[in-house]
Amino acid sequence: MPESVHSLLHSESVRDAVTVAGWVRTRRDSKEFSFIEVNDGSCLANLQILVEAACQDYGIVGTVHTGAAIRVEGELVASPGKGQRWEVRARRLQLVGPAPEDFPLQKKRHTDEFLRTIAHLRPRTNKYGAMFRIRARLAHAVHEFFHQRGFYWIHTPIITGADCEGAGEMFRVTTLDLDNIPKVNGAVDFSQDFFGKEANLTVSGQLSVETCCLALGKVYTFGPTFRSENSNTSRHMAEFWMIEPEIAFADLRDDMALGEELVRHLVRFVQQECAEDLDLFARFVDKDLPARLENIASHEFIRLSYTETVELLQKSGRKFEFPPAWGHDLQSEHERFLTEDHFKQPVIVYDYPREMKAFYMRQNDDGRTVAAMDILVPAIGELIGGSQREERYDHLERRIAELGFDLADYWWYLDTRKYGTVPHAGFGLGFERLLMLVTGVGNIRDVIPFPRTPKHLEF
RNA sequence: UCCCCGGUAGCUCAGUCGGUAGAGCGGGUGGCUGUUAACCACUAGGUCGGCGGUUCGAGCCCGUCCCGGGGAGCCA
Repeated sequence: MPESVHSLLHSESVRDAVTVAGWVRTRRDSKEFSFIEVNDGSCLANLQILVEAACQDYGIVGTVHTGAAIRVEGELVASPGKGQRWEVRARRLQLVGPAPEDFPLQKKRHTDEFLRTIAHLRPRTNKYGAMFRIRARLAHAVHEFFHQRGFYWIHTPIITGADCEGAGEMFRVTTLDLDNIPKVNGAVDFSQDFFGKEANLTVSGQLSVETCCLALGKVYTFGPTFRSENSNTSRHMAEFWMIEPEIAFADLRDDMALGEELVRHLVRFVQQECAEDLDLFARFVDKDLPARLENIASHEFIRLSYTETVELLQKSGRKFEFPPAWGHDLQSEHERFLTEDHFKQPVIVYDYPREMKAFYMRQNDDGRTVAAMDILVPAIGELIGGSQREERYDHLERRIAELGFDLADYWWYLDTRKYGTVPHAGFGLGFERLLMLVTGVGNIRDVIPFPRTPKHLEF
């Protein structure tokens, strides 16, 4: 196996015999020798290869174009040139996989729009390589965060038979022959489908993970989530990854504290552990990124009740397209005003009107609000949505009935309140939105290798 | 789904008043230098998103469709 570029660049000394393999980023020819910069994805930096005329494979240098895969054997030596400490003087150069002249990635800046059309090649760019390294390390840090605090990772189902998750449009899962759908009295006969009933992709693991919360105490899910909303924005996808912790014997205050601790911990993690890749985003994507991350990591989030928020917006003197009013959703322009203009940092809004929120959220004593909370962040808006859950059987049952849902569909969920119910709370954090926050990337389609959005399933 | 903007070489873009296609990068050839998005010269490369219309003449004006982007709603 070849040694990684990362490892070679961090070598303590010269090395007599090393092997490195990767993809060519650029080549510079002189009359008697060539420089090849190779990147193997192990880090942002390239390794410079010197191929001299004396090298027995010098003859193939001309076939080594940008994008080609090569394997090099040689010695690691101190580089006399500027810009790098080490370089490899090649003894052998092998063209593992050539890249013809129509290789789409040039040694110049490409637009994100173009790179989206070649999602199979964009990981080979500096920016997307950095993004996917950060993504992987951040995902690991999420698990680490929870593990250190005694949480258990629960694998909630991807396929759900419950239409009671209540968080948006769902993708149907079926093995029925769509050209010949079995029907009874004009309606689809799902008894003949694979599961014998309607099945969908999950829109949230929350209801499932609550059952484990009320057994293991502190739990979370972290996995793919699906929404078939026809959303065409820079911060929505049909398939995304969501982190959903759920804590027992806890209220909304505990929930907000956990959300804030998680976000600030992960921001700090990226600052400290992904510095080289993060610097690329600070230089080429968002100049204000370092200051914004430091601001998030080092300051407590603002907490404001929904009622206080509406009053603040109304008294702000700001002319909004949609005037804020109690009982109406906060608009994007309202959220941006709070996080970007007024407070200039994340804001937690809590205790929303019950009509705006889901059935499972705990009703407050005022009779008109529920113990819900959203964490809003600059540039992105809602990063976290959560609540204390309604743990009182009669309240929950009444709310389900009020909304016209069928109580029978919720039998197992209600059972958790019938037997040993306890106050508990949780939230959902959009992993891709977190990546947007920590990298400054403005479009959610650029923080995941293969984005799924309406009318886009190319790769 | 609604509103706005855009589609010109492999990529990034320019193209004036409607007058018949340009640059840089990338590719090829040659030169030169321990080079750093190397540099210099030469060269190849185009159904101007598709279709229809107006005009003597359309990359440019009109209609329509397709595709892309931004904003809004829904939310994570």
